[in-house]
Amino acid sequence: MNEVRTSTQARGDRSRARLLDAAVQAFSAKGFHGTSTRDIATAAGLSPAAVYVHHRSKEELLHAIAVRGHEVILEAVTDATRADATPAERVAAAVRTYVLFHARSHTTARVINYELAALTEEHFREIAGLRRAIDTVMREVVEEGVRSGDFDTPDPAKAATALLSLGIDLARWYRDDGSWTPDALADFYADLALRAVGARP
Amino acid sequence: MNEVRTSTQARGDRSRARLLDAAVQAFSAKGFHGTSTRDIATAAGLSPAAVYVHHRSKEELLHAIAVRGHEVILEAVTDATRADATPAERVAAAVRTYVLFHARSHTTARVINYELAALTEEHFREIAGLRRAIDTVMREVVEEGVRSGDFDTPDPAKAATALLSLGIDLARWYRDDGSWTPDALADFYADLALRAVGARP
DNA sequence: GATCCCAATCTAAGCGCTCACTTATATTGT
DNA sequence: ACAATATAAGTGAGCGCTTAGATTGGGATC
Repeated sequence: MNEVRTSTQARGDRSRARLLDAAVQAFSAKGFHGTSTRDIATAAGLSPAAVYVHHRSKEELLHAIAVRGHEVILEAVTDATRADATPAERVAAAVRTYVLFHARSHTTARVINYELAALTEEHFREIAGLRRAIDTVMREVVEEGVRSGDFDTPDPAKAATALLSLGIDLARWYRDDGSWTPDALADFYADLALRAVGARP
Repeated sequence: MNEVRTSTQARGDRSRARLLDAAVQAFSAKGFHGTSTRDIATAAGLSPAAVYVHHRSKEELLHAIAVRGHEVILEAVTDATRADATPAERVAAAVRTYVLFHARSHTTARVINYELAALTEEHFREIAGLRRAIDTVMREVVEEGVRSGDFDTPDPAKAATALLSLGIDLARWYRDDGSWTPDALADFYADLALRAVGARP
């Protein structure tokens, strides 16, 4: 109905986004329960009550962050494996994409991997579904390589889990001021992934 | 001076241990900031005030858990690599040991890997030292294999980090009711580690 | 063997404070 | 005028931790 965006509404949009950004930073640094809604509001340059103008609750902020993050990852990994390429190239692309996200967006990645226990049961189930979808993409591309004879691993599902683990744990230890760039890590882990699945040389 | 242990004191020791156990369970399930001292006391079958008879603060409980956990890991991994064996055998033993701990003691492992931000700065530095020591053990055994020509990897330090990442992330996803036993995972990851470092077949 | 003592264990009650969230009102741009 | 944005000022609940005192279970003394 109302398709007009006034500048007042645009200001509201910016506040909403700033609150989400501030929540990501705070949840990542101090955890969901270690972060107060006042922390978030102050970091966004607003009063404590402003949080509730734009978001229903603190938990809904976490939910919004988690949904967005997992959707971005799922889409990126799906794109990376859709290409018409060899199993080795597809696994390398998937791992590279996954690692790049977790290194470049390590702040967001920490939140969406380590704060999920604070979600409501319903929201947790929703996120668990997205995570299963990501897992499935990785597992299927490894399984296809095993079927085609390009890979050799005793357990494709365990191997896929291991590849995802490498990316996720990056979010825990990666620091922007470290000596390894996201690209260097993506290359290294893509190579390591091919070794892990026993790709033919 | 007083070397006599009365049964009264033994009861105190048991309460102290039960409080530590309860804290591990609660911190693992709900996080440090999501856990109240009342949660811990109730789970240990004591009144809220009993926590402070045996421990100085909630943070000191976390510190005690973290010190103990990291010391156990450091000792186990050091033992595993001290054996008079080939680089391949030593890396396999180190990874097997590390993975076994994180699978069998996944509750403790979650706390000591994911709740460290709640430590005081001084306590955090202490734990960081223990973690560096564990990292060094793993890195040196990989480096030795590369020097001797048994391994082939473009970056031994990154490879060692990856091996530790696999173990740590286990603590995040491992469930006792899952289909993979700690031993099966240890075997699988030991084999994967040898592939990752490019061990000669 | 009953009595008292004492140190250790444990709790009832509550302190000051911060939490997530609400309400009633002011401000703003069109 | 009006709808959206933002805030000042709270609300009750729960937090970590303290205090003052009750309970407990051996030695030491007679």
